[in-house]
This record gives sequence, structure tokens and C-alpha cells, in this order.
Amino acid sequence: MPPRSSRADQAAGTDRGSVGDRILAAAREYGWEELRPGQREAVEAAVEGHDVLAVMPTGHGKSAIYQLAAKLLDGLTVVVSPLIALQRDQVEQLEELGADPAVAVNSSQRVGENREAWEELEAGDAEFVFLAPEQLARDEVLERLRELRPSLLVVDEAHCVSAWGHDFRPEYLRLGHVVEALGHPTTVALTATAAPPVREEIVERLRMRDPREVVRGFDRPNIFLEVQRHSDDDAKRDAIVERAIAEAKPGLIYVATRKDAERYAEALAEAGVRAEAYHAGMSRAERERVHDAFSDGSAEVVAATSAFGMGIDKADVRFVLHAAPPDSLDSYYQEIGRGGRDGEPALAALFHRQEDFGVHRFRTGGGADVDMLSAVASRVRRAKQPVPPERLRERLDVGASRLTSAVNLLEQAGAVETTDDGDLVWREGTVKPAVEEAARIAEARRRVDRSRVEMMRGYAETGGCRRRFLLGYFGEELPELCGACDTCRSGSAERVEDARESADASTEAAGDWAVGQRVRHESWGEGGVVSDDGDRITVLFDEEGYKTLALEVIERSGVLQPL
DNA sequence: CGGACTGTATCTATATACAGTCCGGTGCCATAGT
Repeated sequence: MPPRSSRADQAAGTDRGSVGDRILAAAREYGWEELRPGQREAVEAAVEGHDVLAVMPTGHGKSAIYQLAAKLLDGLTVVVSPLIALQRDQVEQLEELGADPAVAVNSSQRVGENREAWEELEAGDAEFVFLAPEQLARDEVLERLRELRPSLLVVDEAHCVSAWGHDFRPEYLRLGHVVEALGHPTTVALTATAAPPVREEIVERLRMRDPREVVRGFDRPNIFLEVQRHSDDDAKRDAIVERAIAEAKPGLIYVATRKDAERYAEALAEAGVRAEAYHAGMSRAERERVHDAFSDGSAEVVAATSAFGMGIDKADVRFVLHAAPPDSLDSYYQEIGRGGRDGEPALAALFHRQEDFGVHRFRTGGGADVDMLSAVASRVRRAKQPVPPERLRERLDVGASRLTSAVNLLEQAGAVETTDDGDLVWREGTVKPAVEEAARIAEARRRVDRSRVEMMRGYAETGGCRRRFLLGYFGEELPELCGACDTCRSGSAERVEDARESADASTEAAGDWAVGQRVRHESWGEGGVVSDDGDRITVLFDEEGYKTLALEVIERSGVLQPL
């Protein structure tokens, strides 16, 4: 059992436990005099061999967790990092710290560089290796890593497992196999944002065992929360541009399309603001230039799609405006979290129109890839021996992502299994029901994604305290109204609060619907209560996603039952 | 789903209305071609 650490000794760093001492000593070697809340807890757990999920805001020193743990554990540390550009920064950061040597293996490096990296690793000269999940999906890479017997596996930006794994970068969902194939080294997952169901999914997908969860610093009270609803598109655009001009800089504007990024940057430039656009359609060099310009202050405002974010290390961002709602509160929180890291006041304002939610309908559309599911299922089922995925890829002449998505779904459907060597075997049943089940799972996922958009809408439309809504989504209760959002300021939050309190008094049966309670709904199946707003509760149904239900209706109709 | 763009019709004919079509975000990796 890990030694208990009280808040006092965390603050003063006076813990006499030997692990605690070693952690502090290691921190000093890196030049850190003290650790922030949660850091030591996470390092300690990892050093003692526990899997760890750490959820902390960016700038809170998540990297320090694996940097310290690696220093205290013998053996290689493998870091799964989603972006090649980020990998480069991470390697440099370790160099600057004076840590043991770090290398990266990825497609942007020359063949020779990758070969050298492996040589350093195999000679035992490097302590860290950074890889994207796609590298780890390659047999050869996994085999070489396995022989190096890593002692620590770190998944950075772990929310990507859930956010990108399901279709965009399906190799993320295969990391659980990687963990197993490497002999289950201590696994540390790091992210800045993850609502409880996302945390659950990370733990499950990475096959973490009895993980210690360290969740810190969700509330960012210095960020003022505001929402503006518009009906006219031009009026909304004008309001955003005017606001960006008026507010203290630097700032960010998140937009939904590449074209809009250009448009806002142009409008601001015309008004004399040093503004740049950023999106994935720009060349690598151009993106790098904008990134650097924002970092060194020569660009005051960046209008960007969701491509801009990871790797921004700027503490004094004064505003984050959203010209359209993102696909979930997880994304929203991640994006506004780039403001006010220095603790000084910052603004997070969401500008939206009803129609803006439509784009997410398109993005969460499209049915399952039934043809691919069937093709994969029949081949694996017919095969007399385990099938290497590469062979399927050749036979079916298909890209790695599309194939991996299909395999992931068939695996979830229980039809296909991956051997320790990474080959595919058929478990049971025939092709048709397996494909149907896989398609059904994909469809459920789609419904959940759409319900996440609805939660975003809920935030945009609530008359109650915005911060309470936001923190509630992340499983934290805010007992008092925050006083730092538009609804608190206008008095709307207080009116809603009063209304709920009187409703609370009349429906005293809320005990059945406490947060965390498992429930069953007549038509939506099973789920868990994720928040309680007094007169209504929000339930996350396993197959339908988030639904908000009025207590009065529940009581009257009996459609919902506690389990 | 909604916006931008294109094409066609027409009693607001060098202008506008409307229907139809296309497109929309995030990044690995591999491979072709200079």
C-alpha cells in the first residue's frame, strides 16, 4: 500500500517516505524545487508499479510525471505521442532538462536517423523513445521494442484514444494490444481533459490494471465564461471580429472550417491586428511559422481549426473565442484551457447559432463500413491459421486505417481476436451476425457522439451557472455559483438556482438518482447518472449517450428504474 | 445539416431567384515523382 500523503506534507515537501524522498531528489536534479499537487502522487504510484491515469491541465507539469518516473525506474521508457512535431519538442525538452538521452522513431526522419535511434536504444544508450501509435502497430517495431523490455509505457494526450481511436486514427484503440505485447510495463496515461466516461474508456482500452487516477485542477476560476447566441451569420462574424479587436491580446479564435480560419485572420489583419490563420491545409513550413509567431508574440491572434493546440506552450493567452461550437465539451474545455495559464484573468467566449450544430450532424454521419467488415470477417473466418493484418491489407488492397477500424469493430463484437503476435483469429459464429453486431456497435458509437454534441448545446443554452454545468460534465460539483460567467453576472444563474431549489423540495425522491447510480430506461437501456441539477438529471446511456431527464417526468412515468 | 457555388430561367433580362451539386476536421504512413 502506498504511503499516505497529507496535504500539508505535499505542500511543504516534508514527507519522509523513501519513495517521496527519491522523487524530490530527482526533481531537484532537474532543477525543480517543488512539485505541484498531484505530480508526486502520480509519480509515486508509477514508481511503485501501479498503472496511472493523470488528468491535469496543460502547464501543470504532466510531462514531469513520466520524466521523474523514468528517472526512478530502471529500463526503457516508451512514450506514445500523437504528433511528430510534438515528439520533437519532447525530445528537446528532455535534452534541456539534462535527462537521459531520448530518441524518436517516425516517418519524418530519414531512414538513417531512425536506424541510429534503434542502435542507440539497442545499445542501451537511450532512456526514452517517442512513437506514434501507427508505429507501434507495425510488427517489426513492436518486436524490437519487446526485446528491449521497456519498464514504463506512457500514453501522452491519452484522450486521443477515445477522441481519435474510433475512426480517425484507429491504431489508438490497438494500444491495449501493445501494452500486452510488451509484457504490460507500468502504464501511465496523461491528458488535460477527460470526462469520467472518457477516463473509463482510456483505462479499458489501454487495459490498465487497478489504475490510480490522479485528477487535479479542473476548475480554472480565472477564465471568465461567456456565451453569445446569434441568429444572423454576419452579425455573429462582426461580433467576433470586434471582440477580438477589443480584448487584450494575445488570443485565439477557434473556427469550424479552414476557410473561416482564413476569413477571420484576414478580417482582423484589415483592422490592423497582427493575425494569422492556422489549419491542416497549410504547408508544414507555414504552420511552423505561425506557431512560432504566436509563441514569440509577433502574432497577436491566431484563427485556427482544431489543428492548432497540442504543443502550444504559452501562458499569457488572454482570450479564446469560439466562432462555432466544437463537437463536445471535452474538446471545448481543452481549447479554452489554452487561455489564462498564467493565472491572470482570461476570457472564454462561445459565439454560436442554432445552425452551427449542423456541421456535427454531418461529421458524425455515415454508416458503418459494412463491405469492409464483411470482407475482413470472411477472410479471417475462412483462414486455417492466424492471419497477419498485413496480409489482409494486401489481399483486400485497403489502407491501414480502414482495415484497422473494421478489425477493431469485429473485435468489439467478439468475433475476432488478436493473438500475442498480432495476428487475427476467428473466435466464433458466422460472418453475417458478426458483421451485424459490429455495425450495431458503430451505430451506438455514433449516437453517443451525437449526444456529446447535445451536451455542448446544453452548455450553450443553459440559463444556469456555466461553470457549474462545465464542471458537472467533468464529474465535479461546484457548490456555489461561480460568479465568473455571463449567467452569474446577469442574475440568470441565480434565478435558475432558486427555481431548482423549490423544485428540489417538491421532488424529494432524488435519492434513487444520485450521481453514479446505474439505471435502466424503457427504451434507452442501461446507463449511469452523471449529473444532478436538482430538478433534472443527466444520464449517460451506454448505447444512446447523454440524455437529460426531468425528475418530475421520471417520477410520474416510471420509465427509468434504478438498478 | 448548412453554406458556397454553379447553372438556368425569366414579366426586376448585363439582375435576381431558385434548384441542384458539392463540400466540410483532426495525422499518421507510404509511395510516386522530381
